[in-house]
Amino acid sequence: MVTIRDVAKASGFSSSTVSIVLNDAPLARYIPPVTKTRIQQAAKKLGYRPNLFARSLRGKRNREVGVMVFDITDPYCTPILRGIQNALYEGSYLPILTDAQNERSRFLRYLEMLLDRRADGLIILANWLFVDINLLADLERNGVPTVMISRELKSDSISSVIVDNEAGGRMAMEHLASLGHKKIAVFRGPKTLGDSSPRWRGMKRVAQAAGIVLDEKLMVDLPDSRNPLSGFEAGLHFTEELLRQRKAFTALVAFDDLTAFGAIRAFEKHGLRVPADCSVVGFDDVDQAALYNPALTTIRQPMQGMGAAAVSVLLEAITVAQDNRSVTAVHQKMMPELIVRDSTRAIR
Amino acid sequence: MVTIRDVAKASGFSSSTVSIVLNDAPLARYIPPVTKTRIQQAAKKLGYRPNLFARSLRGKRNREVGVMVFDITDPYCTPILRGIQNALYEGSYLPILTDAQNERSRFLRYLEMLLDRRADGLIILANWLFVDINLLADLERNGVPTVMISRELKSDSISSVIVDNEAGGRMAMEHLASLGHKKIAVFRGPKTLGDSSPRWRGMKRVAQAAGIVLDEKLMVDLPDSRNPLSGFEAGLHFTEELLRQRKAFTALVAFDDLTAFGAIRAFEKHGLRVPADCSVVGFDDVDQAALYNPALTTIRQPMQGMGAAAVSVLLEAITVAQDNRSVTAVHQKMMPELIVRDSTRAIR
DNA sequence: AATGTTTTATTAAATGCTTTCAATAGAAGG
DNA sequence: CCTTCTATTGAAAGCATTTAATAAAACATT
Repeated sequence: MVTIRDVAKASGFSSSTVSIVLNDAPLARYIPPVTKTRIQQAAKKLGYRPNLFARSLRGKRNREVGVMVFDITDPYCTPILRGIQNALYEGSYLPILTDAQNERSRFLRYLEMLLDRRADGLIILANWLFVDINLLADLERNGVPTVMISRELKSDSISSVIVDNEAGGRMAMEHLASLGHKKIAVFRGPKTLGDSSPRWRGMKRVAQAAGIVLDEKLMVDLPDSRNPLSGFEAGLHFTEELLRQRKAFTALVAFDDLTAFGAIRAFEKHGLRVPADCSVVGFDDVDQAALYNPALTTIRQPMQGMGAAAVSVLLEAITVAQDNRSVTAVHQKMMPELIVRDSTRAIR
Repeated sequence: MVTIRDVAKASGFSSSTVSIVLNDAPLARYIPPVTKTRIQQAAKKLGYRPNLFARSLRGKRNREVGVMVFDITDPYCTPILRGIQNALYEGSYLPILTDAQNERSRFLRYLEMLLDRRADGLIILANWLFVDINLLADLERNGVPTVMISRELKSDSISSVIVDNEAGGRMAMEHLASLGHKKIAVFRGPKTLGDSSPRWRGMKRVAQAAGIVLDEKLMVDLPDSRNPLSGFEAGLHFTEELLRQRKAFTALVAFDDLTAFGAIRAFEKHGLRVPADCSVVGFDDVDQAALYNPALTTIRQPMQGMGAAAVSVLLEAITVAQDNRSVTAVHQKMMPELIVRDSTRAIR
């Protein structure tokens, strides 16, 4: 391994000078161009690459951020990861990915590992459950700049990036209303999930304004579950329940895309067609929504954008923290978008 | 930050002793239990966590491995990542995830970054294109233990973990044969992809043995593409082509699940039903295959298993390399599995 | 021309923290 | 009295960055 000393020797200057030149430190202003080029050439010729351990040891930062996912299997994660990745790349940061697999103990273990490694910052993709007070306190205590995606926070030390769930709820309901649907079933998310109630609120408002009466018998609260794919099971199960009840409805708003897929499966199973017999709206617009059969009408979360936003908030916080200025959390809410595909249709 | 010196001071021993005790180094054998407990207690009380930069600087290794994905958007990646993650966790390693987004330049840049960071090893998920000779040479040169997933390799410095594609091809064809299908269309993968030809070989063999004549007019070679989701587009497009030709067939083997989804969409579009009018078999068993409408019959790659296998090969190579023994590459081939769901049915 | 001040150019040494080797000293054993 | 263990430690090594210091050159002042 070629060290800075080797470059120093080869160029005929001291390692201090080499460091100053190669990092373009403030003192570099006093160093004449001849010296600079000579040093740069020597470094290049030897193929010098600074030892990042040594550098980090001295300078503190790391240029690594921890990305903590609760369940990488959730298709919702992928585009967000892409967004994070991409934005970090621009800033020459590298992500350390940890997948808690919905186990609290794993999450905590990983948190410890990341803190040990002095990650410069943390991005937490809280798409699923168990982000509670204790855990938040743990996070606040450690003093590392942190951004949480997909969970609304009021904390003034941890930033957050979320989608405007209420707007999403409105969009879904508006779309169905505009297609003339009156008898609409709704799968509300689990109560423990922060997303659930604002989405529902948005829907209720629009329904009311449009004079649609939401029959309580057609409203379903999905149960908690740790497994993201279980959204599918839930959608399947509760749709069948609804069909068994023989309560008529012409449209269904599912809590998310997976639930919508499950619902569609249930209809098919009972010989009903989507959208001919019932329209279905999802939420998220995971990659598979466009490929599903039928292609799913859904409310798109700007997932890549959310990932990128989280990174930009985080990098800002990191630089602020580096300067020892106090960090103030930022809470960002992003607009969803209605994506109309083939799973909804006007009532005939 | 509390350093080893603080612990030394607090416990009344030198930092050497502290280090020896806390790491349970060979010399710890001479240290009496009293001392040990005293040091451990001091460390615990102060909340001492060793500075990993300093440690890595001294000891070389890092306990980080680079995981290089060509396109994280590919649903094929997710379960493999899960497997990798999980296995690394057991070994207390952390993965640095890089997503090349199918751009060669990004891949190379990331490779550089990972080498700079002295990652202990590299896992490359070569699910898509452009792993060519030059790139392999680049990888061999750097001297870091490396495992490649999903690309057959003969190299004796880079290990590989792949699925037995030929067996997979056989399974797909056997399944259709057993259901009585005779007129079978096949979407072969792009020629540049290593997976394509063994799968095709497997199918051909079985077809021949079963006395099925594979009509060349029903064989399609998918074009190259950098975008994994484009498998869907390709499946859609070429199925429509086939339908337009009006050449009868009762079953279709798609190159992978996405292609199968596209094919199913095409059938639906033309008013044909799967499996009633045509059976469809996929390959991979991505998470969505079970959720698709209809649920997809497919050849499962043991993706989590492959990820785990790659890690175990890698960790072995890392320890060998650490001991300065020469590393010999391992090439592992794993068995796929036929998963029968609702997209295939016996010919009536 | 002599003196003082700034600017330019470079470096020695300190710092960050841990691990390991060689060394020391006392105790036990032969 | 000589070895061998046991118990502990000082110092070195690993590598880059930064501060304070030095020295020379340039400039200004009287």
